[in-house]
Amino acid sequence: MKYAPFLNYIKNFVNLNEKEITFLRSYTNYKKYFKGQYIVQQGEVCKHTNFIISGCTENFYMDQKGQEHIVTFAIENWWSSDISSFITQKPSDFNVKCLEDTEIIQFTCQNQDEIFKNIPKMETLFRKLLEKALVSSQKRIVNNFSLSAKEQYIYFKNQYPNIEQRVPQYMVASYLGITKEFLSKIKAQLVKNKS
Amino acid sequence: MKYAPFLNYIKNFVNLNEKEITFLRSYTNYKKYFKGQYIVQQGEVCKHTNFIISGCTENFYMDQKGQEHIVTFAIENWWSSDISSFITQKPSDFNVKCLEDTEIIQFTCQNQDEIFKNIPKMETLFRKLLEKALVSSQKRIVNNFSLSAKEQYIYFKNQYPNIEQRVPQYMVASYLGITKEFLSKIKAQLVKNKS
DNA sequence: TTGATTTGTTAATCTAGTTTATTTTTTAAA
DNA sequence: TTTAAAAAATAAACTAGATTAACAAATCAA
Repeated sequence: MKYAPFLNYIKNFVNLNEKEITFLRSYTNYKKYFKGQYIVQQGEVCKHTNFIISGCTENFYMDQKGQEHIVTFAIENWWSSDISSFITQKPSDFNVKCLEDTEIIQFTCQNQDEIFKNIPKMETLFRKLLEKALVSSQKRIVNNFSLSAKEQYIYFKNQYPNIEQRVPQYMVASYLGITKEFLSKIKAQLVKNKS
Repeated sequence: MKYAPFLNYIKNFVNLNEKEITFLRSYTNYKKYFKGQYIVQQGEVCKHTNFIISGCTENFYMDQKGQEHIVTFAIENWWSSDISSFITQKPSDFNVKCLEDTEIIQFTCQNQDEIFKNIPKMETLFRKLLEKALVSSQKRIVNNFSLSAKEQYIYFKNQYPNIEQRVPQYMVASYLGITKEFLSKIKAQLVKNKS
């Protein structure tokens, strides 16, 4: 029963009755991607909001200078999409790519509206999720202001202890906004200071 | 009638009937601050969400190294508070300070819940505002990744053409995450290249 | 109208992080 | 098990932006 992890996640925040669960299931759908596949592609409209049941994704974009930058990683029990494109239904500036085989539950913009209309608790849940997402986005800006690259790397490791082992190091560097060479240097420094 | 700008703002997004407007008014209140006063102080709980009717505020914090960083400015028709502290009701990491005499409409966390319970349209509005805020916060992270300080300054001027004239230049530098000396250099370069 | 405080400029020196290039290690395919 | 490809490490030269310091304007209080 592939929906279980999704419903369990929801249960952490709100209690849904049988009817609501049935409704929710009929307005969402399950999808499986393989490693390397794209869930969203830069230039195309992001049609779905995606909840990750298993796997790992990266959200990245290519800038004018042709360089790729990873904006976020997402793993089990996280949401992954390009909100900007999703809410405006305009072409996305980002790619969402699977770094592992990935199973998701997804719903469209119209279905989201239907869900919120029929289950207001779900809109409250999403409002709260957005609040948290905004807080952590602001936190990242703040860290960017006041932490050195080394400090930001340590912060990243503490905050997302599960991710570093699952993705290559050069992607962590990209997420931190530094070069892979410099991250390598930082790690060498940290190893030296520990012993 | 001090509430007018607030109600006009709301009207751009949702239509409220007389009863709802009365309700909204009774669950919000008007406040006036003078230039230099703090609406929120670092270390204290942010008790209100604030809507600015007139004036200008800065949202800033002091880091461990004793340096101040401006996270956002806010002017007429913007919201200003520390969401993190507001939703958790824990001490704030930020200050909100008036850069001009400033009039606001504000409401507490409990009142917000009441408003959302009684006027679900308002929760929808806030969900959408949060979506937009998240998008622009992510945009800032993205700009940080891929733009030079000069490019970020130009972007800031285009996006917030009204703010630069209202705040001293060293505050713009702080918002951009650069030193006032470097911003001065950037401006000198821009002037040179134009002629 | 003057002095004091706040804001902005310029220039020299310094540093965190980049770039480029080469080498080593790990992973994965055949 | 070998080989190719991907990922990581190292090191030298380089640059965007910081720091320091000295000075110039602008604003403001009295």
